Amino acid sequence: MGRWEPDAAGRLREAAMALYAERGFDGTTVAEIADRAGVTARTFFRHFADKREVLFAGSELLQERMVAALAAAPADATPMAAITSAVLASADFFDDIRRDYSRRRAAVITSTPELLERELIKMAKLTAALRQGLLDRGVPPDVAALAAETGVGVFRVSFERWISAPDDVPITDVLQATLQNLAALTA
Amino acid sequence: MGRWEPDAAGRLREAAMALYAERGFDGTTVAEIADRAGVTARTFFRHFADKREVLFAGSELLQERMVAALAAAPADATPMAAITSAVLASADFFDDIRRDYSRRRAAVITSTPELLERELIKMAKLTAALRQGLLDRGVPPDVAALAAETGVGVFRVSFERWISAPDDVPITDVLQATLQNLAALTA
DNA sequence: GAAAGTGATGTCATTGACTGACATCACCGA
DNA sequence: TCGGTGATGTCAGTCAATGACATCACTTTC
Repeated sequence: MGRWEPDAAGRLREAAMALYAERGFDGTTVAEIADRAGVTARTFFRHFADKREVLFAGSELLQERMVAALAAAPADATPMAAITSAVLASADFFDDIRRDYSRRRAAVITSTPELLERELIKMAKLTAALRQGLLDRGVPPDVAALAAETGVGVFRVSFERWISAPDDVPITDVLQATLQNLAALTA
Repeated sequence: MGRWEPDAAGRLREAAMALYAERGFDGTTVAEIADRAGVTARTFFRHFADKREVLFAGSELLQERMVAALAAAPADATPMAAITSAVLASADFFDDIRRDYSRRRAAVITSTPELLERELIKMAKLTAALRQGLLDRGVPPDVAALAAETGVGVFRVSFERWISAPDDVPITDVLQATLQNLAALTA
């Protein structure tokens, strides 16, 4: 066994979620989170840039996967088909184990302006990354921007529906349903 | 003359912009801003909720005007026509006097993540307000959401172009050009 | 016209987010 | 065995943000 328990970042994430859900974001201090995770506040800030970031730490990974799926789409796929595969790739992230976590996380975020701000910028970054991914595929700028915007829109709507759906509904189903709605709208 | 110089909020705004532009957002303390404005830091927080808000005060007024223009559109105007008048109403806000201020402000915001977050949430609020305004006009929910999103998009693109345009180009012209581009796109 | 508000500000004290500098010590590779 | 290396602790400090209370020109009221 090492000198310290492993996965300090993971423990900090769980501790933060539990405390934010219990006492609210403002009612929780970093020192309390660190305490519960068995580390010091200084260590918290070595793992997360600030008190908000602890709830958004996996979002770069989600973005990377979606961008990877975008790049992996066949070269002759239409922009919409490529974006679709990126959107569907997001499902890998939200297995059933994470649904409960996602629910509590969403509840905290929507009730805390500071966290809403952070969420918006994460979505903006995701949009920018997808747009760049489309540009790399040779999609014209205007189409790329619109498709990226649309893809993130689909993801957001789907995610929101998924966390309020019954437990036996997989996120993949919701994503596909939303994509079909979109197709129907623009048909 | 009163006990204190009038318009403390205005002085704080100007002081903040000058210092943010000169030393950057992080390199400026609230105490310094207050000092330059001839008040104390405590007074700064009586006028602005936090250090970021000093750059965004006034955005509620912009929102109010756009929503008012939306409501003032003829009852039989199409959703797009109503949104168009709301977008054009934003021009009242950005007379030529404000162009320079807007430029410096935009430079500071785009180079400061914390301020970008705040800007995103202001735009989100504007979008929500316009959507509600459309709903109040009896526009169907789906159309309202899309039209609001589009209207804010036009505003953003136009604003960005305006601040990088020559000094003799009025924002109204840019707004109208962008609206025409949009019409051409969807034609 | 004196007394009693009122409102914007100052002063003081405190909490808590965040940072820099330096120490510690299990582990790992030469 | 020994000198890194990396994750953590410790400590001191800055600064954003807030609450409690004081001040005092100006206004209202009787």
